[in-house]
Amino acid sequence: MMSAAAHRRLAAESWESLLRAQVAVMRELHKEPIFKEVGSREYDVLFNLSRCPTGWLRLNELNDNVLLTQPSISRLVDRLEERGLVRRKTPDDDRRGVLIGLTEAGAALQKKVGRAHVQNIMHVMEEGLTDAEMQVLLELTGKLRATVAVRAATPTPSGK
Amino acid sequence: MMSAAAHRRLAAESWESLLRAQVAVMRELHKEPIFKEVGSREYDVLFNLSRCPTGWLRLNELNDNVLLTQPSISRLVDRLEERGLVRRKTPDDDRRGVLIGLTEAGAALQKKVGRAHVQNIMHVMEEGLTDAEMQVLLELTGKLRATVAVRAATPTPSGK
DNA sequence: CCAAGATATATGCGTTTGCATCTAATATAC
DNA sequence: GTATATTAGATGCAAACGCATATATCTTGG
Repeated sequence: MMSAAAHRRLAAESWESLLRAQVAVMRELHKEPIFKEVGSREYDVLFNLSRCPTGWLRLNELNDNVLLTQPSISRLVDRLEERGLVRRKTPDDDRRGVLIGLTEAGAALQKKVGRAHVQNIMHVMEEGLTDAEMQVLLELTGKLRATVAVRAATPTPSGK
Repeated sequence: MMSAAAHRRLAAESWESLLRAQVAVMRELHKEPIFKEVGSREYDVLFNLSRCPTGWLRLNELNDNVLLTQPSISRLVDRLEERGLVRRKTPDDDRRGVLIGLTEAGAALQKKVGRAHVQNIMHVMEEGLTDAEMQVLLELTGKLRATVAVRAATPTPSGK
């Protein structure tokens, strides 16, 4: 059993380590010349669209995965639309909403950037961690994300 | 032994999971009303300054930990300076550089925000992970960060 | 069925960010 | 020791961002 203070410290330190690792890797990945064509957030939107079964995502679904406010995503999508990389369409069942989907050009660009990017991710990750470690990291971050998602969805999941 | 394709996929997925977990937790933490007083990046600078032995950090050292460009940090520091939270001073040994340090008001604000923030971090983290899991996460992200730092510092550490 | 509230996205506007570039100071080459 | 290259920050300016709020649609209670 751990003291309350030690528990608190562990939580804070593990979060900070996660944050700094993300910053370090992100900065390294962002050096790729491929990101001159699309900003990393813009790529992230293209990526999310490429990885969804129907090919269409609601604006608010995009918003869950990208660390931007709703208005910023709306305008990011505007810019992608102007460049002919994505399209908007209104869903039949809820005409308040918008569905965003890749155009052919958008899908092609995503694939092109994605290939280079994945290659780079692999170099960075494999330099730091073994396959087994990556597997553990994947599980732990997945678990963390899942519980946070639940927390965010409910008013007061546990006490507070 | 893992196939090359599976290895690549594992690397990409573990990185993505890390990224999304960071986004999810960050968004949750950012809801705290305490961040009305200082933006989370501004707090991050105050935090980094509070956690360094000498009390002074170079601008480029801050830049290593915060995901902003050098000009942006320079201006972020401008704003903090105008608010009386940090001070600039020129180091004797290298008069190109700048040292940034907390003022008393800055240190006080950091402590105040920090307390609430750590409390919140603890709630979020402990809901998702056990102490043992946090420990593992801390180690893996630390290892990852360390190797990326080396990679960033050297021209071509391994092949590429 | 209608009014009141909630939800999904868009838009006005001031602030912050990044890119390119500038200045000042140090390190290197000759 | 002087010229050249390099490094550390600062600054002009256009693009991107967040906050507050507007608009349109859906949902709910009566």
